[in-house]
Amino acid sequence: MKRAQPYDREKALDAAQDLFWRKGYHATSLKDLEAALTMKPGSIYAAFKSKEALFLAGLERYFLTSRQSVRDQMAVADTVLGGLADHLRSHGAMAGGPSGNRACMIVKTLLDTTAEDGAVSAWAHTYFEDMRSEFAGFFRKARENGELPPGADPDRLARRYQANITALRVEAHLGGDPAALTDLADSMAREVEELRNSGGTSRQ
Amino acid sequence: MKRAQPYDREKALDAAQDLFWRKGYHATSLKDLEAALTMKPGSIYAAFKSKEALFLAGLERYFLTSRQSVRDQMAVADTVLGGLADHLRSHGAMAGGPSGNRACMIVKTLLDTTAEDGAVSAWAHTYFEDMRSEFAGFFRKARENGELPPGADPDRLARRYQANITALRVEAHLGGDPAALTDLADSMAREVEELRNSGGTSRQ
DNA sequence: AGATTGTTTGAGCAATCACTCAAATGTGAG
DNA sequence: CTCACATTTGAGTGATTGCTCAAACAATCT
Repeated sequence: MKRAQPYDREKALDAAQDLFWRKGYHATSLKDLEAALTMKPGSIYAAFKSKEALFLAGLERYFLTSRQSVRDQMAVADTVLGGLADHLRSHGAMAGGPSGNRACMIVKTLLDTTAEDGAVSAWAHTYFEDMRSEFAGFFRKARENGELPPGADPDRLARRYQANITALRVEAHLGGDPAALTDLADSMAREVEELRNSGGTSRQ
Repeated sequence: MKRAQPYDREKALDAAQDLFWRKGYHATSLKDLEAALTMKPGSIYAAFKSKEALFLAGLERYFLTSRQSVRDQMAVADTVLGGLADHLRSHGAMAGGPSGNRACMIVKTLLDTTAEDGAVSAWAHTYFEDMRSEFAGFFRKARENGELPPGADPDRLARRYQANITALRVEAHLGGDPAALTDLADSMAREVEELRNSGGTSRQ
């Protein structure tokens, strides 16, 4: 039988994800991690093979959590477009919260990384595109629902939608006036809602 | 009389800016800089006090160039909103160019940095907000011109405009299909142009 | 040419980096 | 309790970090 592990793997991963999210991959040192996980280097390497592997585990966690959060929110939405609009608004409302003033970890990683960084860069790309597919799926559903005109392009709308979220989170990172962020999110949300009203002649 | 300097300060700054822009502050080492500037550590420190100071010089250069580029483009524009729209389109058209697949250096720095990074973070904030003021000035001019309704809020429009540029440059960083980027830029540009048509009853 | 002045050099500094491993520790089985 | 074994420990690895400085060098003076 396996012996109980004296350290809490989930807690450690949580702490690692949070630290990496805050400081970024390159700026986070093993000393920082030792402090955050309250583990000695040997334990860290026994539990998670390397700094890179630990980062990737944290990034995957972040991605899965983010995607689940959208899915949950969409599951309770009255309409697809309404759900997507509300998702934007909830990003705007995060200001002030515990991780409300942080840009998306995936985007942070993308910008902090070149092809030379190998797996880290590659996975960030993958997750970013997976999120885009997720959004595209919702827009496709909206088109099938009749919420969008038949000529609407889900991929294009998803790209635009994701761009808005990215920009919103960057703005949140700056930590300015929460009201301005809410306002920005709302203007993006209204844009999504108004896609419904653009008749079949729309360019979208 | 001052003796001619055996190294070209402008060229060195150019190389430093380019390298920092590409790899980011934390991921760039002095060894990288030595190679890029073809200068030995001693010379680098004699010419530019420190890695941080060199980075700040590069960032300032980037900011001044960017701002000048907007001003130049606006100076030859027929209308203010048209100029702003074209500026977005020219960002979209950069894909494939020498620095076409790079996010904005200021945004990269913002996301790569926390308050612990001191001056680097602070200056990135300053430049980012200076650019926003620049945009706000143009929107204000458009309002005075009658291109925008009297009730339009230049600061809000500027924030939205800057958010779009940020997102556009992040998308460019991913290096996907250039046509998709052009398309995204165009949809943002049309949004700006259509501000002109929204009558005095608009919420904007 | 020789003296003077300021620049470039690059070996090398202490500190830190990501990481390792033999020894100490704690747990469950017999 | 004793043994067997998995896990944790933390001092220590070589490499790299940002950075320094005495010495070599080059350009302009008298």
